[in-house]
Amino acid sequence: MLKPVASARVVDVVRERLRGAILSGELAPGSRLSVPELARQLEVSRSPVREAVLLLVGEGLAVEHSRRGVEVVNLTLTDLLELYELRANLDSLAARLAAARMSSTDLAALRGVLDAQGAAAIGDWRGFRELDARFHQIIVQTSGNGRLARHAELLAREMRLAGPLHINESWHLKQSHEEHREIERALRQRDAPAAELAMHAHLTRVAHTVAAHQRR
Amino acid sequence: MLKPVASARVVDVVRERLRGAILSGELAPGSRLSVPELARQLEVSRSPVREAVLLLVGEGLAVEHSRRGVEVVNLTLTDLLELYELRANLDSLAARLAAARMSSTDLAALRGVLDAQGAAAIGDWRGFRELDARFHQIIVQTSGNGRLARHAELLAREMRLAGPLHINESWHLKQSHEEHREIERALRQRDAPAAELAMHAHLTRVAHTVAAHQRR
DNA sequence: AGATTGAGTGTTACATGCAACAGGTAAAAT
DNA sequence: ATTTTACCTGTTGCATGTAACACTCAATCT
Repeated sequence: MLKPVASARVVDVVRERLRGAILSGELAPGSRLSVPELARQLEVSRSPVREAVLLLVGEGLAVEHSRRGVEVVNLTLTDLLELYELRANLDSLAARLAAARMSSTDLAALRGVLDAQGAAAIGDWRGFRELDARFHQIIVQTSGNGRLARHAELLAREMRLAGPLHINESWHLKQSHEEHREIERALRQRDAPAAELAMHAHLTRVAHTVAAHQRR
Repeated sequence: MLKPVASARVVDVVRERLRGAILSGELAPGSRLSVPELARQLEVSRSPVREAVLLLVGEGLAVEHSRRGVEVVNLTLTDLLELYELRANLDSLAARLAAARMSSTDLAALRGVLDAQGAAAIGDWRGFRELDARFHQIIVQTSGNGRLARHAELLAREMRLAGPLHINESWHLKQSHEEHREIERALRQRDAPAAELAMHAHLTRVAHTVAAHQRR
């Protein structure tokens, strides 16, 4: 059996590329996304670039100023707290649902992520965040509610735009890691209310910490 | 002082027009959205139509089959229940937040909608649903969390695609109306937990009723 | 009959052309 | 000196051209 080849569409490649550039900071918040300019750099025509840029707007990674172009969103602290408030609810719902549906494979995957996170936790906050994203992703994917997963992941990606507002000090990462462990424990024991509560508490605590940290 | 004129872009007009056509059933679930065909009918070029169609996909009103076009989504009962599950959480969060932030103007607006709903509730389920949407909209708008409002409204619109799955019998509308009254009461008394609970119970009850009604 | 081929139709996906527009800058006018 | 005007540059928004592709259905083959 051969796999279908189905060459990727240019628009998909461009979208992926731009997303990566935005999330990695290569395209900083506030940068203008000029379609002709990007088309030149990526060496494709303007059509797929235009589409990709509009899709990014739909994902919340960029904002459109009618007739005056699109730019990478620049999140304020208020925006970030809004996002945490939403995610606290969506992710805790996901945790509750996931508690009843997690297969042993899912649980093993979660465990793997947490172990890797425990090992990386020393000073590599970049890797730590990557694993953090994976942890939350596994849970929302397992919730069984596809729309919940989609919206939660959109929010998670959007949050990554607030780079400088996050806290990378090790005491905070350590704390997050321990809360992740607690969530995993509740999931493993199929204790839906506990998982929901732990997830909600986790994200709320992070939000408060971020807010307090910024008010310095 | 003159207001700015800022003529609407074609893409916006087309998007609005297509959204209306989809939500009203003029473009039935499952219909193919052929860009050249729509462009002919709307008498504009294909570019703005293509963009508008893609935006509708982003809104969840249509699905894209790579290289094989876009069609209006056809929601299954499972989809609808997924949507209710999500909205139960988002809207109840909104209700909790709104309880603390509602101005007397907001409360009056809510009251107006409910009174109109009480009067229309006899047999006009179309008008009833319109007012139902307005009721929920006011609450999510008042929550103060813009993203919450955006996502909740996307979900609410998506739900309207499940036309035939809904229940239009008067006992059900009456029940919903009473639950709305209860939510409004909690909001008026600024009782956040009660508002949250009432909203959650309301949407969960509707979901259960719909599920039971379909299983006949 | 049932599978295969191939023409024909319509579409998507990408490329490109271009008018209208926004923003900047420098010269001209007050 | 400050406002006005004119010009220039680059972009957006819409229009259109077209190759590759997907689908249908009738003709052909096994």
